[in-house]
Amino acid sequence: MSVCNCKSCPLIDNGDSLCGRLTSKQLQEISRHSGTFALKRRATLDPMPSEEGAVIIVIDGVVGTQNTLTDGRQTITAYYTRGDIVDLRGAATHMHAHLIALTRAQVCRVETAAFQSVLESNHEACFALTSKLREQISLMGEHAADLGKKQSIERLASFLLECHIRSGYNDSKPAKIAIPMPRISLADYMALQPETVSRCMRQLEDMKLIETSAGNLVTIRDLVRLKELAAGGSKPGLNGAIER
Amino acid sequence: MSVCNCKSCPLIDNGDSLCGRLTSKQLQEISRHSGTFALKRRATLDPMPSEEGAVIIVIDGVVGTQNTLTDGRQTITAYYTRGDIVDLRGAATHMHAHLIALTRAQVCRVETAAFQSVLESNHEACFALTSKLREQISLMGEHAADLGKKQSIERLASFLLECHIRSGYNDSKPAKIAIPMPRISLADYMALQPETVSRCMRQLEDMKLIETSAGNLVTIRDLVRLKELAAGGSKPGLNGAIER
DNA sequence: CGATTGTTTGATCTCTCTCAATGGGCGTGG
DNA sequence: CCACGCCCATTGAGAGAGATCAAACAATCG
Repeated sequence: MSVCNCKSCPLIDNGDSLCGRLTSKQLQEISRHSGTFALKRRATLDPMPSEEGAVIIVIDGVVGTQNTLTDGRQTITAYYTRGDIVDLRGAATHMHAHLIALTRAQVCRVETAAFQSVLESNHEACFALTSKLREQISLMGEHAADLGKKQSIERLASFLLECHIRSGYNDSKPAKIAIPMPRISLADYMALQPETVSRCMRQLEDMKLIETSAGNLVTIRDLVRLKELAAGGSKPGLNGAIER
Repeated sequence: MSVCNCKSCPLIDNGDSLCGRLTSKQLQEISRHSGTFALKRRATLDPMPSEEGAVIIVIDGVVGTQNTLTDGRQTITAYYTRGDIVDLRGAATHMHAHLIALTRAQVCRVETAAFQSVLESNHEACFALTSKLREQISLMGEHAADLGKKQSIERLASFLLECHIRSGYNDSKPAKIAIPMPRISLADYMALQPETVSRCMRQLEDMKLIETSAGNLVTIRDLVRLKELAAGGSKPGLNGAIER
């Protein structure tokens, strides 16, 4: 961990983000009560400087919240990328999840009290936060729907669409997206086994919906059919699935 | 739908809640831009008076957000009870879920603009909201963990614990909780089939962890073992499960 | 009181997990 | 810079948990 120097943080350039809305004075205040962490993949971050939790802001890379069962089964319940805010104020108590880096990552941890005091004096920042939180709730709702009654291939289709949206794409043109985490974490996020992810990815390729290339890159070839599949439309079968 | 009269709303008595922190003048303002709805079970509520969504506050009963796949499979991604706030401002666009009453319910719908303007003039209310939102994120995280890699009986154990907490219990004494929704909705919430819910409920009874009684009431007989089970501890087997 | 909706039990099927083994890629350390 | 080792990805064969189907019963609502 090193002391934050917010003024040189890449996030403050974005006027839409929370950090981008802070005054120079507030940035100074935050700087004094925060620190950046460089995390290697699989490294965990203790979000509690004291007992009341903290606020984590992702500067670079991808981090996730992970739950582990007693026999080792693991689930990643959410993932966060550049600019995302993980508000863990007060979450210290009965939280079963912990933060883990899904790729090499860099995060900023802000103490609860300092964060709170900035919010109190800055309406804009407060609204930016609630907006972020609403966005997260919406994403988590979609994710719960994915984990719910969808089959593995539908789930994967949904995941690709989630990536598509979170990458900032909107149109229907072929888009190249980067899977933000390795297969094994993707499996934990989608509540599948890595083997199943691999098989379904291949199926999606065979169905001509996507095209994979090196470096975790995936090209979406048919966004419409991918959406149909994610919505439960055409069932798994590759060529002429048998409907009852 | 009928026009709101916030002054007579049962929610404003609770000083911790958002509504309870509003000034008399703000309550008047809200009253003019909100309405209450009485919903029968399974009735859906269109959260959009216009295009920019709205804020829904649950006055009584239980409502949930439901996603339906093209072939009829259904998932309930979250449920809300008295005092809970469903902030759907701006969610109108690409939201696949819709609101549905899981029991007979009464809700209040506040227009986006009015809600926003009150937040701008009332810090306390704004913080109450973010606190609620954080709580929801935390709950949804736990729920995602439940849907993830847990087996059906572990999932049900988790659900009972969620009810336990959301009912306001804290101690380890035998507690009687009310399942807030019918089995069929519970199945949709836990991503199981009603048949499976029924079978697992019986198993939990056979294991002496719970006791069911009429009217959706469940008594938790052994909170500790229930927690162990929910955390993946003792595997499904009733008497001496075989671990590898 | 009838009709619809919800709950429970039993038998069978299937999708996904599990287990096992191989190959590739990346980072680490010499 | 290269070689080693670890982690990750992929493929195949087999097993099991939960879904599905079917049917009877209970409860709720109008």
